[in-house]
Amino acid sequence: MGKLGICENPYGYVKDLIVETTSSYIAENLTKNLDEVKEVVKSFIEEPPRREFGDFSLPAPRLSRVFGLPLKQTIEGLINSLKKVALVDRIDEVNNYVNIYLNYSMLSELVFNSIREAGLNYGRPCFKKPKRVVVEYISANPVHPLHIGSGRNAVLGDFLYRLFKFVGYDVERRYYVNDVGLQTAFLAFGYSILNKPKPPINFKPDHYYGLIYAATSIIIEISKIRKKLKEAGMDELPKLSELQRDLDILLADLSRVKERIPKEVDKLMEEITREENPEGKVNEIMRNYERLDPNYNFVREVSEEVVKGIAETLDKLNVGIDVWDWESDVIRSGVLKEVLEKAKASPYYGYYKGVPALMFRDLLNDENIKTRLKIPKALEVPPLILMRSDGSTLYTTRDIAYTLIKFRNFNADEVINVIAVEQILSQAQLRLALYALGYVREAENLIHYSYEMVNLPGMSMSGRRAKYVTVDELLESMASKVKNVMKDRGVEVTEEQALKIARSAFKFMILSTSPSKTLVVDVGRALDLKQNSGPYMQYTYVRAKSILDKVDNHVDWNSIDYSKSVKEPVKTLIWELSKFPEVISKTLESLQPEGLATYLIKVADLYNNLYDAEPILKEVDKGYRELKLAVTYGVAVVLKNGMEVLGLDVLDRM
RNA sequence: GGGCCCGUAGCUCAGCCAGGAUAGAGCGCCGGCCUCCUAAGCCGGAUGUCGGGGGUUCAAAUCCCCCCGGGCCCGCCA
Repeated sequence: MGKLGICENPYGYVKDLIVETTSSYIAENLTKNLDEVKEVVKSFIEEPPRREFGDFSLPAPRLSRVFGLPLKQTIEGLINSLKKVALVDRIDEVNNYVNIYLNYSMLSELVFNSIREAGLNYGRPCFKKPKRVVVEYISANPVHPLHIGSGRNAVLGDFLYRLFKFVGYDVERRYYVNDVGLQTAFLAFGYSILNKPKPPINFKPDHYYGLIYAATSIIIEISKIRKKLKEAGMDELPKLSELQRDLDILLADLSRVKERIPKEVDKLMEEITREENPEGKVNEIMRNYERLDPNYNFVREVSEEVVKGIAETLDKLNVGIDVWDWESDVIRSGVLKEVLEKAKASPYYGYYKGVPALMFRDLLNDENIKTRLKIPKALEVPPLILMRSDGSTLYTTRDIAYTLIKFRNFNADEVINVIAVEQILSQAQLRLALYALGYVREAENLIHYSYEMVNLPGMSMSGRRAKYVTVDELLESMASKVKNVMKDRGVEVTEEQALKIARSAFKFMILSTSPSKTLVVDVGRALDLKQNSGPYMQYTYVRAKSILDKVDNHVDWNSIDYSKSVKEPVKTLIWELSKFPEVISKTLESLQPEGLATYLIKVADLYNNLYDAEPILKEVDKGYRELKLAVTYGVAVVLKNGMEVLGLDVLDRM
């Protein structure tokens, strides 16, 4: 059996071999173009639903119909051509399916030669010119701690980063700190009323200022409603009762915040109620800060404190950021000016609702542009307003400049924005705007990696109302749960290890769910580690690792008796191990984590079957023992690399 | 009103893009397994109108249309 190169994919190799062989037969018999035939066969070949039907299967009726070859002849031809392939052990036909059974002695040798050759690089593809990618993620407003919604963003973005790193791309991670805008102005307003307080000891700054932010925002809302109640006449009874209901909810929210920071809430209540127009004050802070007036630098000051807290949380999650970009710095940069100038010169420039805007109607008439910019066919995109009537810019306008900065600073081929699905429209506007201004390459290579919302059972989260479960809280509860489990088992556990298990459980919970599905996080459920497969993966790896340690990580490759590969569960395990490089390349193509997660669980399940069913180290048949050790090594490599891509901590013991 | 996404076992989810052979995991439930490589494990058992209805097809969880239910978006907010 020939050796495969270091970045080869044994599963893909075997599949191609079969496709090649059967396609040649068909092409020769029908004098058709070989490549075209291969294309078709490749899309038809499948894995049978059950192992007893073999490893690959060809649905003869479909091939027969597509190529116009009689069914009987198709079946016979396929079987005869496949007979010549050494790697094929036998072929049969059931229900017009041509089922292919591989020679596991040979397949096994092929797979383990790959794994042995590649070692810890198994699964890593080779690229002549690796891509340069920027991943912008999290970018939560610097006004409250990360809640589990931003947690989902962090985990997904971290997965993308690790995946790209694993396959050898150059990647840069960026966090866009939105310090310009209404939200930070709310916080800064409360912050200044309270005379710029420092967080009490043992209070993380993001948690503390998050409460001040929520209190300020709730109180302003309350004073607005009270004003409306006063103004409303008695003849508007339905409206009155609706306002009263809203008010009651806000008061309840406020009393929740007050439990945590009573003095601050009282003071805010007193001062804000006294204000004639508190919202005006907030707007004033926003405008002046955006104008970079140095007297308003306290906005940046308090934002930085919150960012410190967020960075600490990310550290606990083992999620990293290479560059922190401040929106106010984007304003300072010349790029925003460049964007505005280009906009004015653009044929798409116009006025919408009386203010400067980019009109997309003409662009959207071209279906081709929609396809190139990945904009859904039926999606109507309204004009993008570039400036307020006072001449200040809007978020998306600044985001055009920021996108250019990301491309330029890293000389990126591709920029990925990990942003919740709710921003799908503004992200489409962003791409259209880039295109309209002539930044075509950037427009086509800007990817909105979207994911669905995270909710709590029966309710959604809100930063403005301090209704959220923070990543810090959840991690801490999970870690203490881990410690309890370990204690029950009589095992010593360090804080650090408990955290590693906890965050891996958290990450796996998120990554095994498709990003396109709404995620409901039930904290009680998340704490039930039994229901979580993160620790299961870690545990399975530990089992394999502890066996390998006992043989000093040495597998006697030359003594392996490959003929023993036909026995289950070793057989299926080898089959699954062969797929890892294929799974990685599919993951790279789709950027979806759940397929990899499912695959790793399968490998772990099979290995646990083997582990329980038979002794490995004490196997008396030397050739079989070494085969099982090779399997153990393969499982360890696959689990380790897989967990690394998913961002789970790889532990040596637990 | 228009658009995007989701609906698969009691619960959490794979499978859908490239249609095929008895629809898969995990959790939970019931019953077993530690003088033996870490029992966060393993073995056995029960569990489904693939949201509903049409259509295309030899064949539909998968493709097309309609409907129902849930989420999100349609701002001189971000």
